[in-house]
Amino acid sequence: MSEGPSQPPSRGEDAREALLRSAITAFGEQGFAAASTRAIAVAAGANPAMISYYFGGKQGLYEAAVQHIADQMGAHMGPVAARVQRAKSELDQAPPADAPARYFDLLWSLVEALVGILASERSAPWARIILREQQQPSAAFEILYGGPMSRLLALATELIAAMDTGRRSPAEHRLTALGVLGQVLVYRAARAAVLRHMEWPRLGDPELQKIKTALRRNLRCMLGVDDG
Amino acid sequence: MSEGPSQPPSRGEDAREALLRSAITAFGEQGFAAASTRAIAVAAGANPAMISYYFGGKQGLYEAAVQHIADQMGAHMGPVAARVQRAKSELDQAPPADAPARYFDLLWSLVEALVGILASERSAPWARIILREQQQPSAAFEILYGGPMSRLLALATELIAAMDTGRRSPAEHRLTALGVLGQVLVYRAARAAVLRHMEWPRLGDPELQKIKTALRRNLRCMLGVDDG
DNA sequence: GTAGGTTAATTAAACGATTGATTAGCTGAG
DNA sequence: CTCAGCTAATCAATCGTTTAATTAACCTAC
Repeated sequence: MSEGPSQPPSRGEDAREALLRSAITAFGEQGFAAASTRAIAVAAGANPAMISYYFGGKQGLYEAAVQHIADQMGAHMGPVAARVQRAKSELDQAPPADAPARYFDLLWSLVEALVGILASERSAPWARIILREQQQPSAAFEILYGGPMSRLLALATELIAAMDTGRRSPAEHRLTALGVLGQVLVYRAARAAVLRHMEWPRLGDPELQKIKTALRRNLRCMLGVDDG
Repeated sequence: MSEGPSQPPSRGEDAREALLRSAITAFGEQGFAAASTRAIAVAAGANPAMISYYFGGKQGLYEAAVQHIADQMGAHMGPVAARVQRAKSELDQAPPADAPARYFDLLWSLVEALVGILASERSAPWARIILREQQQPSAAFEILYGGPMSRLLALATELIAAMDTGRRSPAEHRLTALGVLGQVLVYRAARAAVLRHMEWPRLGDPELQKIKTALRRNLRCMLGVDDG
């Protein structure tokens, strides 16, 4: 992907990471075009030429930043997804009487983790890059979608299908999963309108709790699970 | 707002509008920084100097474009919102037995209009600008939110409150409205992921119908309205 | 152990291209 | 003639990138 040295002998690794970090911030805050390589290099305490040296240019730096985001997203959601996946397999093999409610709890674990990430201000730079890629996918979009994103959507869809009583089609299950995603995504994609409409100064912990409560209630009846 | 002539005597009005139109496209596709004034002028068949002449510069052109979007959005949603508002007032004064279902139908009119706009490719340039403003609000955000956006959210919240049986708080009603918005917004904000996950080549009319069906079902149980 | 050489890491300086904006001058209708 | 509408040319600034030169680390030879 990047044209830099394949295995840097740990010498310039810190400079590389510093560039990557300030690149994510800059690209997230200002977008690809508006972010200047000079400003990124200065923020990283490096020389502008290091960008070409390590990443082969601005484009390479951007793709490396997207890859880094995908990795971090996988690191955050991976353990939760793996645990849910495992629990679902067990439920599939020996479904208890309250199977739908159990499936719902698993889905809720996923949603809770996701909304926690999306609501936190720490994920703002990621989220902006991801949303921008959604609207005009570049070559970097495959890095994002092919990674944890498609896995998450697929897992949520499977859970929704599992707790369905069997009347709805697979396409409807996928649409339901997108509806769930939308209710989570709105708190990042339309954050400014959310804060204004709720008359919240910011989106902190108490606000997140209220969001989670409302979200869980919405999902429960959307999925036809009477009791959680 | 813009520094141009306040009342152009209808002579250069067509050039002004051509600039505005290509500006919306360019800003939507590439963002504020990436869109070049030269490219916008060329696309409009005008001279780059006309941007400073009419709008006082790139910033002024952008704000004028946002204002234009807010106006168009108001023109599209305004009639529907007004009709819903009127019907709601009548329901408020003499609530029939099936009042909740009637309120729901009104909310559905709003949602259906909104998803129709957001899904259509014609609204893509608007939507990108709006979403960008949501994530990093500039001075232009007030133009957008102060316009039809806040009115739409407020109206939806009132409808949700009206069809609620009375147990939930106003804050919960607002959160529910945001949940509804999220389920609509996802088809624009995460369009690339939507297409991939649904395995749709594009988002046309048949796809929109399926979305509406699923959406209406989700809303109905979210709002506790058994029958539509 | 240390001198010398090899190579990766980093720097300063400059490149051409493009940016937003400004200028002065031209056009044509009233 | 007058003046708003419009054009061509040019401005300084900044962009991403490249170049050549310098520094720092490591490895080998003695």
